[in-house]
Amino acid sequence: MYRIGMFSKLSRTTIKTLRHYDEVGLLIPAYVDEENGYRYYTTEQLVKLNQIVALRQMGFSIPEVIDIVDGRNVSLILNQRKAELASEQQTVTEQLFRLENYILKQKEGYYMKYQAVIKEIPSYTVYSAKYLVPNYAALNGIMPALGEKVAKANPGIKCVEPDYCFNVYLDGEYRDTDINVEICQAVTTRGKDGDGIVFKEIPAVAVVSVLHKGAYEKLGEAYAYAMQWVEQNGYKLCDNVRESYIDGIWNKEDVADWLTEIQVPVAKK
Amino acid sequence: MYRIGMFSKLSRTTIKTLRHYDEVGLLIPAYVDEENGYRYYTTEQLVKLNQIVALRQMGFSIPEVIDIVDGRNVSLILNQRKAELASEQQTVTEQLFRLENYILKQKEGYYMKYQAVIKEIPSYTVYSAKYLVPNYAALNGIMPALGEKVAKANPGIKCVEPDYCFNVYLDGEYRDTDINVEICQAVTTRGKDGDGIVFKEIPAVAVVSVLHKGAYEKLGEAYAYAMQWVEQNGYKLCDNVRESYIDGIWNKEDVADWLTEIQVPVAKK
DNA sequence: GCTTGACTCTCCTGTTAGGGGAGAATGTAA
DNA sequence: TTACATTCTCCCCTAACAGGAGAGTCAAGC
Repeated sequence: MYRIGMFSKLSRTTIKTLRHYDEVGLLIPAYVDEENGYRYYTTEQLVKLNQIVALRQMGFSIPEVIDIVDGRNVSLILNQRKAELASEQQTVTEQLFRLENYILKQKEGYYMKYQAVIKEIPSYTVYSAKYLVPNYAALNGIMPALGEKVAKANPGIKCVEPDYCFNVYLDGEYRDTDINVEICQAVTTRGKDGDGIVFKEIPAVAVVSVLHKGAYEKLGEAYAYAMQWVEQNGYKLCDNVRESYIDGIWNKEDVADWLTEIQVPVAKK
Repeated sequence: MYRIGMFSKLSRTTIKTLRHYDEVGLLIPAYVDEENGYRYYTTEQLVKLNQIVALRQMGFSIPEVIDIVDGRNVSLILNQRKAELASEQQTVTEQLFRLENYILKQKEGYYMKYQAVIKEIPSYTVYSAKYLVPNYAALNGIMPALGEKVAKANPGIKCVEPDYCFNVYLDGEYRDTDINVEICQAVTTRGKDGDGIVFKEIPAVAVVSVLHKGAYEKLGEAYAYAMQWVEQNGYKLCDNVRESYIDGIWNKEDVADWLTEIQVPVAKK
């Protein structure tokens, strides 16, 4: 029978840890002196502690270790941990990817105007309409007009709070004239289809989000950054890119204050 | 200016998180109403928050993010994190290795008699003596005799607490007769060399430790397990294996209670 | 003006696996 | 007997929030 200090040295485990294991019921001392509360351990417990330490070194939590040494759900817990480890491995690899990318951009003296973030966009009900517009400037007029038209056909219809409105460009290549665009506006309830307006559910999706500040002419840079990021970080495009308008002519006078979000729906490659 | 709920939705960040970032000074609201304490955020802050989220997604801590967005020690912090990630990656890979090994052993129905653990053994002062003994049984008599001899030549010499005494087998192969063995005993101070006894410092080392319970005849199984483990987990032997005696004939009558620790000094392959 | 429901505030506790330290009691060696 | 080592319990601390209590605030409808 060893007292805690000796047992601690034999097992190379701290006294704090041993007391903690006692408290949570993972390794209860073979004998506790009732008068002074001193804990006494046996060499049998050294063997058990060795098993415990082995399991802790594999990253099992204390409740899991308790279950394993008691023989409950052993293979379930083992396989669970295996899956966990695989996903941890993936997470770390991903972080490393992104960090290396970031460092690279830094070193190149690239002024870090853009920041890519991964977000989950939930599913929404939207109304959408497709247009062929002669140029980007013409878009400005279309959106309010569309809103009015829908409001007239569906009295009481409401946009979600906060507003979520985005454009999707349908052409197969970049164009600055004769642009095929679909305008989507998220609303709280479905309305009646008609006059080129269609209500639909858009499914939830993961997107890489890049915020762009300022005039729309330089949106291309944000796109370039976003798509490069997607590629370099091992994702792939899985749907049309969305342009979502946060601040614009309707609430900010100065063009420099306009804020647009590029959302690139992605999946793991 | 958005109130916290709206800003939370726009940025897909929880209110709790925003309040926390306010508290720790990472993202302080553009304006706080003095009467009611309401926080108000601007779209500028949406851009900043995007950068913050990007950095958090790379695994930086909040103090690190604060430094980075303020432009302090940027490349230092980035490289530090890169090194951290590399080591995390290694840790996870190692855990996965060990776990898979464990699962394999389990599936084979191998009764899990042994458990391997990695430990750091600190540096010790030891006296050591080399012998050629005819068989393992003869060892039993040698150790007490050696202890007495040293005590006579060095009055007042003391063993460390807890005792650390181990044998190293010097033959190049397994033998059960005419065994070359070195006996080492850790002591608190150096003494005088002589009569085949040498005092020396043994350096700190990482070992894979396996506990063996019972008679010495079956120690081979423990060795087998330990060496197999070393191999399968990507380590390599870097010094002679040590046999350390915890319980034995001197304090336990029943052979079944004897406890021996196999310590395999290892390095990463 | 009043009520209702949505929104926000601060403050407290809980999460993991122990670490650090205070203050008191106990054990052991000289 | 004195001095020092060891052990005990109890309390607070970690990182980055989450959950919830209880109270105050806001806008809309009646």
